[in-house]
Amino acid sequence: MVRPTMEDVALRAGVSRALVSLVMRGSPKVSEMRRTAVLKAAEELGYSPHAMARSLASRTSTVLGVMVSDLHNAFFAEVVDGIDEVAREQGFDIIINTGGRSPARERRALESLLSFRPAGLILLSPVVPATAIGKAAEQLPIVLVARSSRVSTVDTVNDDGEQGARLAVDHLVSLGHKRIAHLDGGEGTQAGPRRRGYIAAIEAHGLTPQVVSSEYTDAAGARAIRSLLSDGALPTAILSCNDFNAVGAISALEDAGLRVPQDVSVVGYDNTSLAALRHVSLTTIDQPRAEFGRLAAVALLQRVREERTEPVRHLLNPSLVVRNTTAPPATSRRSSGPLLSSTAAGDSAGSGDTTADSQARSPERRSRDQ
Amino acid sequence: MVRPTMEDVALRAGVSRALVSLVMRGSPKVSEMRRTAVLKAAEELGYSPHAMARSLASRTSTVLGVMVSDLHNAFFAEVVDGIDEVAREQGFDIIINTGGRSPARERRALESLLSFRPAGLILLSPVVPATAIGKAAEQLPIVLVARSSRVSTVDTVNDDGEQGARLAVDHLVSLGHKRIAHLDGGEGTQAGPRRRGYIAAIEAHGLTPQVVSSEYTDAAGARAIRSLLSDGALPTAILSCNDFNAVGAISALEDAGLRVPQDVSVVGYDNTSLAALRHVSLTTIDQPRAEFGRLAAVALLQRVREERTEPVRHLLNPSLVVRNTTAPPATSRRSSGPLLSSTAAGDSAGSGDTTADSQARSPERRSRDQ
DNA sequence: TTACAGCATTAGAGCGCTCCAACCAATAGA
DNA sequence: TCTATTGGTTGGAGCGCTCTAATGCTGTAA
Repeated sequence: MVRPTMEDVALRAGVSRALVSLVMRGSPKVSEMRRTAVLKAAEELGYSPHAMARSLASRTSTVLGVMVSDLHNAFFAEVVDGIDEVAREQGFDIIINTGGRSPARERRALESLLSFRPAGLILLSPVVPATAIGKAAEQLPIVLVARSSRVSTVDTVNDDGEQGARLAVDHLVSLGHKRIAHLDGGEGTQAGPRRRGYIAAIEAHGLTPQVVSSEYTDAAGARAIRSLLSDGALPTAILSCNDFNAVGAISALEDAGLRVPQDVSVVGYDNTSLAALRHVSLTTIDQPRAEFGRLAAVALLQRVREERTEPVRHLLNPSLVVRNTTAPPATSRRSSGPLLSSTAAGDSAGSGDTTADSQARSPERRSRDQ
Repeated sequence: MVRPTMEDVALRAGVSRALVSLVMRGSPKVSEMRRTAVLKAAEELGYSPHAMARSLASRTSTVLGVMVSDLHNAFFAEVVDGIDEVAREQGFDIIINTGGRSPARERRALESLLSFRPAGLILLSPVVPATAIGKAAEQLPIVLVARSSRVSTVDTVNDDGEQGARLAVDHLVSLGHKRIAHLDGGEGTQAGPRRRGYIAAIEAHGLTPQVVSSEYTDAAGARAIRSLLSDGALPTAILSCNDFNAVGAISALEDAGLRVPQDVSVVGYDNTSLAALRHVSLTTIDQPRAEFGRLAAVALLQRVREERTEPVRHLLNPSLVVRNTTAPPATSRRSSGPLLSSTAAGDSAGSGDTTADSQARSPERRSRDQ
């Protein structure tokens, strides 16, 4: 249970501690003979460097802290993948902590992360107040993902929710829909831009917006549909604030004897793994999640290396993924239009996405910096 | 960008560094006067202790490392919640790292975690070879979740997959099913116990097992159903190896014009959030995930405090959650039996679970140690 | 020969903290 | 009176490492 130290390795290799240190850090100014001797001794003792002692002595850190507001949401997992990829490339390690969507717990997580004195911090959709972020930003570089900030020392990476909503509306309009409602995300992150984008796009097409108050859950989506049904105000197409909401809406529609997409089209938002399930096969808006992570890591490392001082505000383009929950409206139907579960046969792993999906996954995503 | 040290606080409060240290650690042997003076100075300077220096000096750590094999799987998020709960209670912090289901990356994650010299490590369903775990176990206490081990210094927490499968089979048999197939999880973790439990339970009822080779994905579930259909070997009930597989199976059944549960009943395994969606409403087997986390943390802390040296092997009882994908078989049907989407109305957040579900969520879960 | 590079190597200070032994009243006991 | 005892406080060593400046050791030029 006791790990060997640099001293032990030095003794065994017959050199000084400082020399071992140089070898461990891959310094070029070590003779090949000594280097192999040291590495051999280290190997034999099972030595591995003590990261904390190292960072204490060097007053630098090769650790990036990542605060994930909600581990239950697979959205963040892909962002972390992107962060990890870049960090590893650049010789940095990441440590993760979670806030469980509670400001108090998140604050604690932040404090804990800070106590390791990482080189920088990436916060994924944090719910702590802006002042807390500002205070932390005085101590180390911080990048925010899926949350905006006005602090000039903080970089941000977001998706363009307005554009995403516009893509969805354009898709539905091009199918022939004229009555398109939006199930709104209320106070949820990014709900604002999505709502604004929806309204702007609807009006750009000369149509009338219909915003129904809802939330980011499947139960809320179902509730919203039931209220539309009881008001007799059901449109021919629905743009939900996210995928969960959309799935709830679909359930409520089917419960009421309506078919999706024959009677009503539904579009989600986020392209979660849920949407890709063949049982669901939801038309939705994809965000380049891994790219979020990569850009966040790159931005953070620039700050860490003091290569940049002006803030960077990445606003990424979402893309439309057409699956089986959208079709022309019933009145204007001819014969075409994908049906739910119409792609029965075929052994491919794919879930019947159209080409828009492969586009969604293409790497050459543009990023609009401003 | 430069944080104050204990020295700064001591200077400002007019005391020694050692006294500040005592205050920071909440020692009782400090006069009230000095204590408030120190806390005031710390507050004014925005001081917070340097976790790494502390752990270096004290040769102890209040950090528990958690290696999550796959962040994309919400299963682990709930386990982490359980760990976090206990750790926080006991004054420990956790840091998380992820292995992305790749042995190489996982190994790196392990190495990174180890370099922080945490008090102990919890590995969630690790895929690294047993030898790597054994080697790490020589350096610090380790607890494995959702993976077994024979190493006597390693504790484990698992669910009783055999019992879970038995619960599912018993449920289906009690509904009147006689032909029940198992879509097998192949090489996947825990697939073995589930398969064994299925076979044992089927034979205990005097029936004939029918194991269909499959995997832990929805595409694989659909594929398995199609092969059953083309062989003309479709049973009246399916026990899938997990929820994703079950959802894929349901899709394929519906694609073939069969109704679930009227024509075929389907049971999943894991009770993921997916299963609880009203659109899916899958009958499944629930594992007490948060309890996994809690027990793992408790076991680890016992080792950390050297309160125990014999290994502990928790084997938790899973429970059945009845939703809307199981019903009596078509031939023996009378009138009862829940139908898919039969619980249309009602604004509750619930998803139409029967009482078995509330039982599933009850806290008084037994744990069978051996 | 001496001087001086140039390179590999090392001693030693110090990173921010904890911990131990020592210290210093102030009080209690003999 | 002197000696313990107690509670609060402090200096200093040291955790495992990095970093700077200094050291020794060639080889080459003067």
